[in-house]
Amino acid sequence: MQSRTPHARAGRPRSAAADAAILAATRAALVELGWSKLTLQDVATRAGVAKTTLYRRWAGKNELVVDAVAELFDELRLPDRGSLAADIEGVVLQFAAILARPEARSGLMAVVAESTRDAALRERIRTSIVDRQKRLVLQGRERAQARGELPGEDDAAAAARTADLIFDVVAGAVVHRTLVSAEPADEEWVRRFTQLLLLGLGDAARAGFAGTAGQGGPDGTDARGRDG
Amino acid sequence: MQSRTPHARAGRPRSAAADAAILAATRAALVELGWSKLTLQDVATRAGVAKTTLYRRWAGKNELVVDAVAELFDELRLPDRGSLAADIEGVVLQFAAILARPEARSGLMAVVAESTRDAALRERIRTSIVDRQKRLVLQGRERAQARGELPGEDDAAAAARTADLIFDVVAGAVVHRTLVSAEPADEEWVRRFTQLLLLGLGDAARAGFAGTAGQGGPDGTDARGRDG
Amino acid sequence: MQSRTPHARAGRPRSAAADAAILAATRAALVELGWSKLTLQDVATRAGVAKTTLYRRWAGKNELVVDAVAELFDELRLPDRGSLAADIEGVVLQFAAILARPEARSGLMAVVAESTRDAALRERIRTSIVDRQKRLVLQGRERAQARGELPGEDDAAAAARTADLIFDVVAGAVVHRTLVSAEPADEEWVRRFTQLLLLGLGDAARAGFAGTAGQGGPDGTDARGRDG
Amino acid sequence: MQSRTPHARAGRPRSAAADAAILAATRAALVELGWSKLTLQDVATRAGVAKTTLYRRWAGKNELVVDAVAELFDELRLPDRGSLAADIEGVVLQFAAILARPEARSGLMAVVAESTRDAALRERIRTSIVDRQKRLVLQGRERAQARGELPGEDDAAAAARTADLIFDVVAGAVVHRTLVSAEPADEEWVRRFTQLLLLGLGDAARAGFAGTAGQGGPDGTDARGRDG
DNA sequence: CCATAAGCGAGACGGTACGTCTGGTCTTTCA
DNA sequence: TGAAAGACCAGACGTACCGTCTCGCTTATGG
Repeated sequence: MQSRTPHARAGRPRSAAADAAILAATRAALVELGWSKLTLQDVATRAGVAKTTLYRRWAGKNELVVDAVAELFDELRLPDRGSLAADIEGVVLQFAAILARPEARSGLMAVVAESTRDAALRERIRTSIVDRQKRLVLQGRERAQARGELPGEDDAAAAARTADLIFDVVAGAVVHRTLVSAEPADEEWVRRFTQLLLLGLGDAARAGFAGTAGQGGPDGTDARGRDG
Repeated sequence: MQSRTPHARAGRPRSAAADAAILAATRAALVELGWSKLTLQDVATRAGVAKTTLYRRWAGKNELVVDAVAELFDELRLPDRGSLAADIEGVVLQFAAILARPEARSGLMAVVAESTRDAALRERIRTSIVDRQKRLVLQGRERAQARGELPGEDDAAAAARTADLIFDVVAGAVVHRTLVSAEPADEEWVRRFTQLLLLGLGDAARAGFAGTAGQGGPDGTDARGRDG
Repeated sequence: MQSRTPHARAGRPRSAAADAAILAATRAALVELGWSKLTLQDVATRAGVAKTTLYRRWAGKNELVVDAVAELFDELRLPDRGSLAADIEGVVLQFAAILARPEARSGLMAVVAESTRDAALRERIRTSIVDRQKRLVLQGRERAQARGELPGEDDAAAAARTADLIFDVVAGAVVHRTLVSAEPADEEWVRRFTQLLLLGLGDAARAGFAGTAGQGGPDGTDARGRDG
Repeated sequence: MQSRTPHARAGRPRSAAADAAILAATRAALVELGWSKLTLQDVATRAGVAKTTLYRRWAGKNELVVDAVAELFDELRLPDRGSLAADIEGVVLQFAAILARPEARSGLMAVVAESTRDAALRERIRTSIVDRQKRLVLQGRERAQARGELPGEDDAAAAARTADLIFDVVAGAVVHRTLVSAEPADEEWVRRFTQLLLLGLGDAARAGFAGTAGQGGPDGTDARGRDG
């Protein structure tokens, strides 16, 4: 957009370093103070920047924190552990680890809370966080289809809807477990959740939600085919 | 609570009507202003009460809102629609309807956000909201077991863990869908979600997540028994 | 006005001590910082008061400083030194001494400057400062008339106009000397100014503006002894 | 000053037009906004100039306004109306007319206020405004002496002191009347002031401060007819 | 005739005060 | 003696201006 003109706009250009420093300072302040006690003056001071600079780039606390938190989730990677079940467990554990960090806990929920009254913020969350991380679901499905664990998709629209659904179920379950129920999403819980997700309520119930058994357990969709 | 003692304490008794008026005023203010712009002064004014009275009964904004929001979820009922799938769909739609109301949206997420830095608030949320609504899961399971849709439970501890897991998955999915992804949890989505929950990823995928097809579709765990 | 109702208004009454503390703090801050660097937060801190309290009572910096400065001039007294000339010299020296204090210098001129764009402030200055100090002129004239140094007045309106004129001439001369010309209004200057005021340009010139001569000099209008 | 060297310094020379535009813009901004709301950015914009250019030539708001205001007083002229009294009345009316202009009102008092804490500014005011206008007093005295209205001066130092005194009395009275007392220095006031200045308090009182009487009145020192 | 040097418009920068608002507490008077 | 009213201290909010700085460009003189 700004590079269309052959020569840069007049005036002193914005400091590129400042942006990174501010986002890092925001996360640091979130860790120490939490959302409600976080002040923009404090963020500015930590970043070695004037409050004005901060307001020049973000409209307020909400927008700033969305960007700061969004970066946290960019480190999520879908590991290739050989089976869909193991892949899911891997990425869910990563997600749980991020949500165990205070800056993610306070920040994410706070901006979601604010977004209930602010469509622009809602859009920003969707763009910066939700849509960006849906790649994990798509990637996981492709890999599972390549392995033959999941059937191919004919209807692209339906496939997209399904990816959305799975994303909400997975992300929602982990968030609710860790933040609302306020219990840890530890390995055992992740294993049982994955089994439920893959097998469904009835089969998972019959399989005993074999979470405590550390013996390797179900290895994916095939785990169910026990009586085939 | 304060009226349990047989003889009232000396002095003017607290107005019983005030509590209800305050909680109602809190919800009304949440609707209009959202969490961050809600002030206790405003709530007090709406309730026709002095700010002092408010602080005499609640420690602060957070506690007040937890109580105001908790009441909203008490109206949830598990309908008896003849099958586990239909029961789930019914209660999930009710839950989605509550989350569509602005006072629930703003209030719930806000107190959850605050609770990330406040153990007492976390406990209050768990007591007033989470544990109180888990009854729905237990009730649903009992009913499904009575119908023969789900097997009986031997291990009480494991059964409790499973109930918790299901609660997090259901509540988490709906919350994430409506508040984070910011998409409506409409009938079609609820149908597809229920199918995923009951059948699991693999089978649901094979069944085509028949959400748009209004043909009644799978009716619970037996829907899967395709090759029995 | 507020005492017309038999019982005071509900709520906590304003602290009487705060007003005095704030005005004193304002003068102290004017001494140290001058008008332009004076901040209301600083005044509040010095007075041991919150900024809110300050804004509850004054609309802004200007109004506050008018009141703080006005008090300074209330200490002016017309000494009885036996002759009109000596009385004038006495009060002018007092006025010069006040204008030598930094809080008076900065404060007075600053609010006058602001008042050029603000009719309300102009009125406040007139009420709090100008009209309040005109008493000195009236008192001096009465005394001089009693002594026979000045003729009695028939026309009350004309007498008032004359008092205004004399006030502007005296106050204006001292202010201009000390603040605009930035020279001290010392005893010698005051003596020469008084002579000019009493004798007028022509006679004073002939009398040689006997300022340096410390011999007691003219003792009033008769000093000119024009018809001796 | 910089043109003393035969060849100008290297580099692009400063725009001569800019200075005039800036001073004019400053006066315009003073008229519209007054001192306290006047911003250098605004002046720069009005003058079609960058803020940098402005700071390259003046140290700050104060210095700029002194220069802008000083120019206003340069238009003062001592008219030759035939008598000292009439000459004084003429120049005082001109001075009052200038002080009736908002840029002069706000600007002059504001820089005087600032100068109370800033010796350099005080010096600048003295040089640019006070000393420059004292010419009027000297000129008036010369003319009066030529006419025989005032005696000649033997002592040059005393004469200078007297000129200073008269300047402070005249300028101070007009400034105080218009800005502090906030009353117009109209023709009637100017006539009465001139009479006071020439005759002194006692004689002027006896002469009745014949301001309202439009009969031509006193025409100078002779008006008193002291030797009749 | 092009290099050097200063001036120029634009606008971001670190600071800082503004005046407002809210949170909680404390002190009155009324019922 | 509790409740309503409202003043109190504390401190964050978002805005505005200050005076400085960095840009890329322009306009002079001077080698």
